[in-house]
Amino acid sequence: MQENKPYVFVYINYRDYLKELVAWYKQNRPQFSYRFFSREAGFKSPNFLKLVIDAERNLSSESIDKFSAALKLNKEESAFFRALVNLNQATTAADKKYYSEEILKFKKVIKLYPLKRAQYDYYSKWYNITIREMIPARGFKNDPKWIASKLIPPITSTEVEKGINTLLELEIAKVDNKGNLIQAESTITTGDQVSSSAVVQYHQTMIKMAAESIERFRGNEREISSTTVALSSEKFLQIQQMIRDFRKQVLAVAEGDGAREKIYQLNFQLYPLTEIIDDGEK
DNA sequence: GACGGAGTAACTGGTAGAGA
DNA sequence: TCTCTACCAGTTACTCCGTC
Repeated sequence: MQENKPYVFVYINYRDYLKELVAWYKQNRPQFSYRFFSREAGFKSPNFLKLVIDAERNLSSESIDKFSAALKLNKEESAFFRALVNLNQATTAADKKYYSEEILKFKKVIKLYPLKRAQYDYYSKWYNITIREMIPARGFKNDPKWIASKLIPPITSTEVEKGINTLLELEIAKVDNKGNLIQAESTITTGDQVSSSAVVQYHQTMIKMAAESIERFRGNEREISSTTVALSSEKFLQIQQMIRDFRKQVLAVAEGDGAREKIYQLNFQLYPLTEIIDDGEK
């Protein structure tokens, strides 16, 4: 017999939670079945739970309540379960951002995953990554006011302070015995939907800033170009690989640059402008 | 083989969006 | 504003399987 019933706050995907809960119930309560759950929850459909677990159905607002009641979740667990369902079923970046932030407010989540907030902040605020890249640059000063004055567009010194705290919390920067801020080697996981939502925000911000850079900088200070081409699926994959290889080359060049005068942002975007044109019809 | 419980495929009805 | 269409949450009806 498995000891602990799956704990909702541990999960970042409600379908995984339901799947493991079903496994637990089947092991611990012989009378449990999808049909049994439907009766408990007030659904006429005997397999509704399975359809939800298999991602063939989403949960409506009303069915979230029915599920919470059947699962005997308390008030806080029900609220978290609702936020989780909303996050997992969100279709727009704005909704994902909203529900990610909702999830990060739960005390149980903060206690279980103390670094989750910092991970989210690291990617959702563009300047955190920039500040980390500034650290090894020649002439860098561990002074929030000075750092704020160097960033384009400018941010406040309070935001810089928060950013540095995030880097320290995640141990991707540290203070040496002389009081200097130095880069540290550490990895940040981005696999779950909360962190992924922050990464999406990061990409959106950087693409937006690229658009703003056209007016913000003179032509000799930036490099902006774009090309529209017709491609087969095969050639698309080839170009995708070329971009990945080029990105590695850029990182290698940057790695070997001892001067590091400025921090630059290099974006790559390759995306379709049409559906498949030749669908086989004449 | 009758019965009941399990899972699943096919169906229904409501709704939102697109186009006339 | 009306009609058509597509999508999706939830239902119905079917088959399968174990038990008596």
